[in-house]
Amino acid sequence: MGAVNVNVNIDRYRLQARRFDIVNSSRHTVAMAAARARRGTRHATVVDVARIAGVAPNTVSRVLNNPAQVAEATRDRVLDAIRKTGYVPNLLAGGLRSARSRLVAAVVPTIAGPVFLEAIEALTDALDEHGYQLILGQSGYKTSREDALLDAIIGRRPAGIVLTGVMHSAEARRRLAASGIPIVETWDLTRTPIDMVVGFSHEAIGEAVAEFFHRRKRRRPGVITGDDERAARRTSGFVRAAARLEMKGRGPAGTAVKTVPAPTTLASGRSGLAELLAREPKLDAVFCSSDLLALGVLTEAHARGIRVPHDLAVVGFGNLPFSAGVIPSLTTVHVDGPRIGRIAASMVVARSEGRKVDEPVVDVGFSLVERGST
Amino acid sequence: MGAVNVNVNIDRYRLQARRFDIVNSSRHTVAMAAARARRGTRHATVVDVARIAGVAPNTVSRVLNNPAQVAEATRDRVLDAIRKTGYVPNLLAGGLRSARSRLVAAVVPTIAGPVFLEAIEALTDALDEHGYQLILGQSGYKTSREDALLDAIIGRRPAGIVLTGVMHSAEARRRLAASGIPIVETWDLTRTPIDMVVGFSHEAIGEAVAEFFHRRKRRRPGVITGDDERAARRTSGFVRAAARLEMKGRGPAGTAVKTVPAPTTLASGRSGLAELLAREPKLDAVFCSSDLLALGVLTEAHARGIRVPHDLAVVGFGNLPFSAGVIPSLTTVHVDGPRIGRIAASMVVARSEGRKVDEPVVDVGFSLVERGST
DNA sequence: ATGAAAGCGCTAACAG
DNA sequence: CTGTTAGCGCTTTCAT
Repeated sequence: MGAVNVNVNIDRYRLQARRFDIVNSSRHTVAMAAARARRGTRHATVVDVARIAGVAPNTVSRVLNNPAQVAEATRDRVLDAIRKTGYVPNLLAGGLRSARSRLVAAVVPTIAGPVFLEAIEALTDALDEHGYQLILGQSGYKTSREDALLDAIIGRRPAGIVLTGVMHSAEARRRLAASGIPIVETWDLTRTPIDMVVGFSHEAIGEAVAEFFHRRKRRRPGVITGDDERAARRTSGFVRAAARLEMKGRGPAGTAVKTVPAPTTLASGRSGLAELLAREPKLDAVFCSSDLLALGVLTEAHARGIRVPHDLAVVGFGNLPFSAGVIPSLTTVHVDGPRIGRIAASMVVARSEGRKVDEPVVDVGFSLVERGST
Repeated sequence: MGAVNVNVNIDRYRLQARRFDIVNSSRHTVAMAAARARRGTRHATVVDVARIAGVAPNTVSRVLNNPAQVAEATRDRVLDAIRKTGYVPNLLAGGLRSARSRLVAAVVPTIAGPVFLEAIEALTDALDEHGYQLILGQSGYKTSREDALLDAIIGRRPAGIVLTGVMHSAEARRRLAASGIPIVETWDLTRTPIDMVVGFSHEAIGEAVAEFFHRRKRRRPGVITGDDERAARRTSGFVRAAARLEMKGRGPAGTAVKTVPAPTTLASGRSGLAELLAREPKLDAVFCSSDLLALGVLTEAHARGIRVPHDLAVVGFGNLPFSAGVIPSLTTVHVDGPRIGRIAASMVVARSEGRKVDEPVVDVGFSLVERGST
């Protein structure tokens, strides 16, 4: 192996190459080969490509990262060499040297909830278009892991971090802010953003649904809500508006609210309606914190012979794939998840490339999709 | 700068704690500070920690990666210094040097389909427990991007790649095999694995459902299937078994099959049933390639006054959150996604740590969950 | 337009 | 148990 390299090197890379091999032809080469064998791979490096193309290693780098500044003939030779060697740049090395990892971390409570999916999907795609990859972290609703997760993320020196409704601990927020890494908080409009925000107002959604019910002459509303912070804020927006409008489920005391554990299920929607009806037999409207809960309400209503929407109006949240198709079709609050993902991506990429983000707080709003259930 | 470096190198670490500040008070520090300022952050490094703890940099590394081999007193001093500095190891650098990135890439067609979610979630969690992170790639059903995606992934030198039903092109498969990176193919049991496999037989599922219908005295079955390879294999397993059992939807020609575009929706389930009924009015059983399609069938049947299960038996695939709760509850094929994720994680981690994987092909099987719709 | 040199931050290998 | 040395593979900087 040493000999072969010497030949190639002498031609191409002049003295340096020769020196290199002389120095390395003994123990060093052996060690390298051993190391490669040990880890089972033998990736071509920028040096291999450079040698074959007869250029300096950094010229290879230029061809890849700044093709315009390389003469066409040289470029072609390098690209050819890349093809011949099957060279795939080691992004760890590049990221280390350039301090630009082209990695973006997304943190979600859990990926298994259908809500964030479209946003994550769009985020991944949009990042991909800019040559960035997504690393996924699950905070798993447990604060204990947040700190370890944060280390794992910051350790990768990502170009940005996209948060979806997590990072509760003040300590975590402090560390994020201190890290200097661009942060995008999503799915919410906090008054105290760490950095950038793209989301919508959960309170406003609750209010909008209450007003909607009110316009529809519903006067005894209830809420079935998953036990999470954002859902709670939609609920409180709803309850406040309902009080203002003098709607009264469960008498003057206010809206009947049933909280069920997250993640929400169809089953808890069914039992939730049962409980609400026990407390307020004249219930005529229900706002659910997820479409799955709403489907449960629809199901339970059907089982009890309660007519929707005649006896009971139902509104969900999320506009899931099944929501338009069920009978009756489900009125629900729609949020443009993909748009959130795309905006978050563009924010991070802009920052990462040194551009300024002119709108660091974006409200994407929401829409109430009226269907058969109201 | 040359001079400064010489000094630093000569001293290196013996006198370093004492001398460091003197040496660096000149241009070196300025340059570093400038570099840090340029990239907007100022992460502490192993050298900073070492200086404060009065040890060599690699001792810091040992404390983090191999605490047992460091004396307790030293360890405590180092941990203290880490706390003081807020040091978070740069995993790009560590990964580069050790050739162990602790990164695993997962490739899915799209994350937005609910099917793979639980597996990805479990995979992420299981990897996390071993100090690995997940990077997510979406092949987006388009082969064109596969190659670019592959470069992006291989470039990160991941400890493993987990594939879920993708990588069609022979070229991509060849490159993966050549990369020497541990590969786990999931959700399927291919006869020509690239490396490791954890999945189940789609043909066997089709057969099992056909046999199930047959035992239930259904004789005119139909299939509504999404337009993807795996679903097609479930369908062909079903059709073959149905033929063997002499069931005949649409007369002797065989099972009535309606293919709908992926991703499947409730709406295409509804229209699918309509079309199947037009072709085979005596249809008495339908196997759907997803629970969403099955929900559409249930919905359409309800709209037409077709009684399920009396007139029509319905079986789905996926056992989604709503499937147990709808009326009638949905009989469906259940696959243990989290288990697939966990096994894939353990395979990759084992390989990455040089251990042998004793069972490189795992069939996790499936179960037919019988509910009200049959 | 291209090359030479240096070094990102870490850890492997060896020495003691 | 701890320190010294070297270098992972790339890109930046400076020189030409």
